[in-house]
Amino acid sequence: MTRGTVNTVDTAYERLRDKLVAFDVKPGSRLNESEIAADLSMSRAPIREALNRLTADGMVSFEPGRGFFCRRLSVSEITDLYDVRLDLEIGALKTLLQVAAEAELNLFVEKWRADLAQSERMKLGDLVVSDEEFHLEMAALAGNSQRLKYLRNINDRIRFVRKINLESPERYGEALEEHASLLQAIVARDAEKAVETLSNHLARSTDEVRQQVQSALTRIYSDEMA
Amino acid sequence: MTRGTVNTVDTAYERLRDKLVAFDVKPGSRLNESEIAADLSMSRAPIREALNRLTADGMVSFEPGRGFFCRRLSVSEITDLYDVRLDLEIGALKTLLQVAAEAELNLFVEKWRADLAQSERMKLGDLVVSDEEFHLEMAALAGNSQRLKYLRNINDRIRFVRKINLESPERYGEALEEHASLLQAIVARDAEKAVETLSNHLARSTDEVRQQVQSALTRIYSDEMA
DNA sequence: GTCGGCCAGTTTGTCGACAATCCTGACGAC
DNA sequence: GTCGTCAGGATTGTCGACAAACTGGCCGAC
Repeated sequence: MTRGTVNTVDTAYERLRDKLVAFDVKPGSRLNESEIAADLSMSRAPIREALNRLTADGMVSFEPGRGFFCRRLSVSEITDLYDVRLDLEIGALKTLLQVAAEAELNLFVEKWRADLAQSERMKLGDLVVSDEEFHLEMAALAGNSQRLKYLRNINDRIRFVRKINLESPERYGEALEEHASLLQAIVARDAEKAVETLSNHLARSTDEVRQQVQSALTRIYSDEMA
Repeated sequence: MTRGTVNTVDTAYERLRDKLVAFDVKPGSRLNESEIAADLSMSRAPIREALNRLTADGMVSFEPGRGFFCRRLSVSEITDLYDVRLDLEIGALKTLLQVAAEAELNLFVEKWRADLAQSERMKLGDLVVSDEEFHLEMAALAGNSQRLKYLRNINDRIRFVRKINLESPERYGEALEEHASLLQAIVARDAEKAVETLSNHLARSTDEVRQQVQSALTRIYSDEMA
């Protein structure tokens, strides 16, 4: 078996996913299997297997007889995913306030308060990672691994847009403030307040994202046309 | 291309998924690619592609060098999925009460009240289908296709257990009553009551399922051992 | 000038082959 | 009796090949 320490289809899967998450390929464009295979120095078989996994992940679409296509960047898909994310995070938040141990919860709050304090010195890329980690770690406190998996999948699918959303400094400042009040509600174990804060936090992002995606769309297309 | 009217990998995907959903194969057992290929009269390539999709769906697990395995039936996975389902359905319920048109909503309520009326004459298999459709159609009224996709995936993964849960006639009677009060809260557009009813409905199922899965586990194993 | 059909090149769909790895069970040492 | 070892067979991982379908552009009819 021509296999090094790590599996070939996994390599293909990760490399492709990274490209698709970042929209390094033009949305809606066809993915040429042979080309990708040559790029990654492997045959088409593992590429196709990886693409099939990505199809189930919602990262590529598949048309029988025509092949695989980069997912399109659609406004409704993005806002739908934001809403689903809200559902899951609210569920996680309510649960963690009931089940998380006091110590665990305090640790979480302290860690992220410290993070907030020095976030002004962070680069944009790190800010997005930090924001995503904050939300994921919060959800992790609820102790439901399935919910985490779905959230991770959603994050992959909206990461590109999240980055755009946080590009504006004032939006990021707001987001940080919202995180701070969320942390406050969490230590106070005030479920109602926490859920409300989180809902507003995500609702605000969704609204802005809806507007921003449109301009991002045109930007991508003109970039790729060049 | 040796392809009839319909795509081969899709055929494999659907056939395999149906078997896995129903646990027609022993949980945790290895899936022999050649055997499946012979069964479905195709080569291993499309089988592997279908299996990769099912991996992303959470229907099979994959161990490099060892192959694909039927998902295990784990109590925590099932209860986690029930909780995620609750998150999503609550989100859908809250949304649909805000966005669904009066006429659409009345149509939905009427249809399912009629269904409830004649549910006593239904067979178990139909009851499960009907229950699942009720919840899916409700979620569909919220008009978020991504949420629907995730819900469908969850339903596939818990359908087997749902069937077991509804096997007891008294549980099914309860479930129907809960559907009835949910419908009532929906026509009244009483979000709080509706969410509470739905939460109790699913919480009750989850509790019972937790107990039932254990016995189901032993049943499956002894069946398959024979 | 426009529409439709045809043809060559490209890309996908599926297969069988072969090498690498894993599993089974038998055998022997202790 | 138990444990480690080691063939032999079974199974996966990857590849290249070839047939079927699709794509885009050319040409002629109208």
